[in-house]
Amino acid sequence: MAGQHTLNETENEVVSRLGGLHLDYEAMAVTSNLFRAANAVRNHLERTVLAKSDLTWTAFVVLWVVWIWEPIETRGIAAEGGFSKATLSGVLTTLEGRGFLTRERSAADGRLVLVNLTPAGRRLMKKLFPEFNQEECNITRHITTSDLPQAAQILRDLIRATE
Amino acid sequence: MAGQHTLNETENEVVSRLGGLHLDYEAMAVTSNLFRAANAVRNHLERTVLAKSDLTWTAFVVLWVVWIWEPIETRGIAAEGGFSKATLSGVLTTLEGRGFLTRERSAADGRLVLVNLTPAGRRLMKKLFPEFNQEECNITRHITTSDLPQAAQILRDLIRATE
DNA sequence: CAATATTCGTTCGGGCCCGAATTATCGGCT
DNA sequence: AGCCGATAATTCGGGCCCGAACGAATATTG
Repeated sequence: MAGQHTLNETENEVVSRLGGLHLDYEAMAVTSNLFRAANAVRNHLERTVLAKSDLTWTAFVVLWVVWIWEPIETRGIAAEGGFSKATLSGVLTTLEGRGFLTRERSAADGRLVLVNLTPAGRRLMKKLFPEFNQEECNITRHITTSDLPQAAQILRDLIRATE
Repeated sequence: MAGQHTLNETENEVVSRLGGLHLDYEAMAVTSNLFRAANAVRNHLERTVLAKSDLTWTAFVVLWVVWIWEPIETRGIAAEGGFSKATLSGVLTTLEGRGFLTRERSAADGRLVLVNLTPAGRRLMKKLFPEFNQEECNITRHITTSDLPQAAQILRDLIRATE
């Protein structure tokens, strides 16, 4: 939310609108920056690495999860990727149509659907993931190395706080 | 991406798939957790605070930005909120239809559109924002207080890294 | 002052996103 | 065996999301 204006400018405006109501500005700063950071990183990676393969962020995450855990059930992909099964169904259809993965009903339990990468899907990930990680590197390089593990830990704390 | 499996399990799987290729797992952990955290916090706030007013996250951000800066141009809202003008156009139409804000062409520059809250929009934010901030508080409470400013700073570093 | 370039908001097309309803299957219980 | 509650995945409806293309208005340049 704190975009072209500084956080102080925003805070001053908020104070003037709410007339001294008690608010936690540090909490505001954390959630606000959390979203701006996530969106900024996502858009950056989509443009620099994913665009050339015409993949969205979510499609890439799905491919990555399947690549690591195949064969994996639909519910597992959704849990691992952090989106709903409804969302996943559509993305799977897209990726299946492009020939990157396959759906197959489980013989052991007729309710389950098992997902696997095709050879083309594996080739794509083998090429794409190192590039993706290199760019992740470039982005996080701006954080002091000693702070990196703490950054990951703080983010994990936030995840746990919503459970 | 690191969902029900631990990061170590995931890392082991990645190593076995890539056969010793050099990867930066700390960078992976940061971006992965960044997204899981952002989505978790967003979904949590949408369910606990925003759902009762039938507002999406983005709609709330738009109302918040307009509330603080009105009158504000369309391009300003998009920059401040961190989404594209194309996205904003649709959200503005939704919120205008619900009577929370108004669009008005600028007299000084015929290309600009100025956005203002309606009284109903201001009433909504005056009620909703303190509840929203309280929940932000509950979430960030799990971070050691002394780490809060550093958390915000690390996130700002990530934002800057993509510019 | 007219031709040109830039800036702004919107629209369009395709894809993601979720909750709720739906269909199919499984497991337990009688 | 037959029912019944639980569980899986999909579909559906409405909304968000972006880049590209568009048209209107302004700014710039010769």
